Amino acid sequence: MAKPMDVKNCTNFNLRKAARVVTHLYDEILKPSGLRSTQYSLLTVLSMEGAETISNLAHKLVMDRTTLTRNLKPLQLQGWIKRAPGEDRRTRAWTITAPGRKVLAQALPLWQKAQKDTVSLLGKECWDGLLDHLKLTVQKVGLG
Amino acid sequence: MAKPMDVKNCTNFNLRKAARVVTHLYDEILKPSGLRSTQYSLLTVLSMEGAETISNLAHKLVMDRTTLTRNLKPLQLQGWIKRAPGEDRRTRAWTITAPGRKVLAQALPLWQKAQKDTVSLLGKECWDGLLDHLKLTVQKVGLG
DNA sequence: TCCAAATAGGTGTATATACTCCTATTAATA
DNA sequence: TATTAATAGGAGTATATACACCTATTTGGA
Repeated sequence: MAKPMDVKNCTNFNLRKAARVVTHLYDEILKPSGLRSTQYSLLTVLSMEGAETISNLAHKLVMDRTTLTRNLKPLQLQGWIKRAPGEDRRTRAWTITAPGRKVLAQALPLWQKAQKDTVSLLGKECWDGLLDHLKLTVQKVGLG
Repeated sequence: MAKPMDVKNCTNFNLRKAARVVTHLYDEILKPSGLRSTQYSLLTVLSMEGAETISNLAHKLVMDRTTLTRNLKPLQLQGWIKRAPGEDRRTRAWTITAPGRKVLAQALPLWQKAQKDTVSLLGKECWDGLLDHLKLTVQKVGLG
């Protein structure tokens, strides 16, 4: 029964704080793989889709196009993804490489551990609730 | 009843995505004040406490000490906060300035609107649930 | 007293995020 | 067809985040 106008109940502040805390946990566990948590997400999406344009990816990830440009760069430098000409002469098609799939395979059990640890810390019910609320937030706030 | 091992249920990914979406909403509404949402939070905390050291602030905000060093810089350059010698010769005491309080006063109704809009978009019940889950997450994951 | 450990803080570096402005290319239209 | 719209993408800039490593100061113990 939080009062919206108390600063300690700032939606954004609490979201960012929680993101800091959880990102720290995931990054720590993922560290042996050489992947940051955001990079793990990007690689995973690229491994599931075929070739993707930056704009498509940005839309799927609800992320700014130019953010993605910067985020893909370290992955490209590591040789985990590569850029090819797209159907259009405007577009580029990004795909995961064999080394990319390899590093992702190595990171998978670590990510699973991070996920499992989080569920353990929160309790299954609370974790389910958190996920539901986050997804709802993206849905309802994301298009506004 | 989400399955933890599906990538679309990655706690961190969903948290960061929601943070992006909500930060965008808050920043957009706060824009006329000249404050970003994170800066609004920092200024508010400084306006409520007296003089604070960086380490104290970092602990309260669950934020890395060095992150705070960088985050305070633009506020200092604008003259909204100032640094004074602390009790120790090691420490510095950060305080909000009169212009800082002024910009904060101007930002307050905007922040309130952002807060109100978010509650409207999510519905009161869902918003309450979100806040609860975020706070619980910081509590339970934050010390791990 | 003197030195090691703890505390407070900053810099260098790297990633994450996104806005504004820019070019290139395609599609739509007068 | 020539011009304009829309689309795809990048660069410059600024903030947000935090790790590793560094200096300065204080404190505790031998």
